[in-house]
Amino acid sequence: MTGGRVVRKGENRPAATLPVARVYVDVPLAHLDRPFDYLVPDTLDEAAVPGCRLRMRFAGKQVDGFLLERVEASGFSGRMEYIGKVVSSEPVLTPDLAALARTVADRYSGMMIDVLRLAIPPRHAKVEAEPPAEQPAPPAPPDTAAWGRYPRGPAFVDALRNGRQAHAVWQALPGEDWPARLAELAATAAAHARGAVIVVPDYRDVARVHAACVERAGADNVVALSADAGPAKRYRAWLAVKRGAARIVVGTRASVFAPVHDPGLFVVWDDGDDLHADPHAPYPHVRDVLIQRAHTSGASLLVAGFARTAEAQLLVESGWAPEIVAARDEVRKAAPRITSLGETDQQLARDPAARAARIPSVAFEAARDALKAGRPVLVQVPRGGYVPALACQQCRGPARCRRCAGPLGLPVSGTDARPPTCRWCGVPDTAFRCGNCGSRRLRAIVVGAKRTAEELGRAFAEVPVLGSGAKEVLRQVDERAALVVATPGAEPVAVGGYGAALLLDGWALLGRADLRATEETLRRWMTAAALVRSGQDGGRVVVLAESALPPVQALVRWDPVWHAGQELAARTELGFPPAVRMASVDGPAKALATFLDELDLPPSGEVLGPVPLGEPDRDGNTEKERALVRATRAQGRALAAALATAQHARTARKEPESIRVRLDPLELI
DNA sequence: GCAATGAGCGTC
DNA sequence: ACGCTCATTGCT
Repeated sequence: MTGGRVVRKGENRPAATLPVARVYVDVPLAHLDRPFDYLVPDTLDEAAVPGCRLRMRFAGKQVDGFLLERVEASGFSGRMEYIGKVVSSEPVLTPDLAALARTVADRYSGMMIDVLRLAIPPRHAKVEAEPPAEQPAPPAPPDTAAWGRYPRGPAFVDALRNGRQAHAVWQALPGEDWPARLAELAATAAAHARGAVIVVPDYRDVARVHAACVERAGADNVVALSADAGPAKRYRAWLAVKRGAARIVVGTRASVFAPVHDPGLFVVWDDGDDLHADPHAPYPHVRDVLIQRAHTSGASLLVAGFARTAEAQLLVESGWAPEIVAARDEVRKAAPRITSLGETDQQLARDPAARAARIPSVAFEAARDALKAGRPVLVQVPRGGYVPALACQQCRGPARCRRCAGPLGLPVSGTDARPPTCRWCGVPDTAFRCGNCGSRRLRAIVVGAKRTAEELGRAFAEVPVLGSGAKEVLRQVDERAALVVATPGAEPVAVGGYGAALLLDGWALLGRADLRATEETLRRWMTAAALVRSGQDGGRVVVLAESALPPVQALVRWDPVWHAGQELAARTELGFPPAVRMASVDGPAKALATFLDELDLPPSGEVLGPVPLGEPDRDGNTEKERALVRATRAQGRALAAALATAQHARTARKEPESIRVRLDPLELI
């Protein structure tokens, strides 16, 4: 009739140039974690820019996705689908971000689309339409003289100034104004037109560091990224960074992915805080992501805190990062006077009020003197909800399994007559013998310090008692006599510093059935003790824990480096992270067994367990189990790949149950 | 023996 | 939430 090819209404024609779009689709199936090719209709040729958000048909369904790149031809031999629509031409998936997300997904045996969900905030159309802010002028270089207190500090600052890449692990001096120090580094990078990302554990820290950065680099150059801001605010801040309008980003864990232009510096503060581990799949850790970004971008990296993690210690010992630490006499000048009190050497105070509070006299006197001087006193009490574990009756060290050195605990259900059992490999230990002191007796860990804090308040009835914890977190307290009772991580900063701190949660912290219990204990103690005035200025800290224990010694001497060295050596000997790469694998018993059976591990690979996962679910099922899988660090990639392959096989077979894989999980109970 | 209908499945 | 395959049903 009309002859030739008829273009019917609504029929698509491919774009004239680069008609193929490589697309990541948002589908939660492991075996589909790769790009798919679509045709770009000529009508969307302009709009379909690399990095934009899309919608299209996939297996009949409408799905969201990201356009990775436009190419000339596809290797796909089947019939390609056309892209449905371009949600927005804002190129949110930058090439750097795409590469990073792929790397992080592979590192954690997870899916790229899951990483993108963490990295790219939900779109807010109104915000996107707002006119972009102008790029501000770089700030003037800030005064960095305070870094002179640390022998290698000025060298790190110099590297930032000259655009050279530097890695470092920094242990801040007690009492250090660390937000100011980090802001100086960020402003130095920004002064040379480089970007900086500072990642801190929580929003209180974001506020402090943000203020310090604004002071040095001007409000235009700094952006705070915090998950608890509303969606509009969050997307506005993120877009400002992506469009190059702000050079310095301060934020919580999601800001590790912040798309800063020309990054010159990445910082993680207090890398031992478990808030740096994202609880969403694939469970990436801030420190690891920043190491990766520093590596690929050539930016400098600073891993910092008052305490030092075993992971940071490994960076130092492997030569990847030099350490920035003050000389011993500088530490002695800055640190408060710290006393430890074990159960054996606790003398109850003579004062009747103190005796009623069951407070040792040393602690009571330290608090009384500080209050008398008109200074606040910090009382650190345990948070609830610790898992009870077993310790050696004699040396109080955690009771460990003879086979795999996992923590021993009492089985949750059943009769009391059952022997202690390893929480990792499930082997019961009928004849416990402490590997440290040889004792055969065990004790259960008990928690009772919260009451002590309450009673302490009664002993000092004339001063106000301020609480800071899960319910309400205080940011700051004034320079006046007060008892500040706080749980770890919620300690307010005191103007001028606390006069004293009482650390009452030794047993609760050290007794946790967790690989990181001692490291975490020291970290929390140091974080609290760093808020106290120096010993020269009358500052005192009393910790209720046995002085022979390594973390107690490390606190008293203020030696986080020594403790991290001990910790890394112990983990190396036992075959735990970070000395090895480890993964936890959870799921219903049967599915888990099949998964482990199919797992094609690298040569060094080894499976521990599986063991029952303790708590029954709502329906009373206790079928879930957990296994630990480990391999040498050198075969870490192969381990992650093997786990991913096993997941692909499961999702491809449409197995109804899900298996959760976490690499280097923080908790290894 | 063969069309009409429905269930299951891959996924560009 | 599509369009393909394959099994089942129903009719001649």
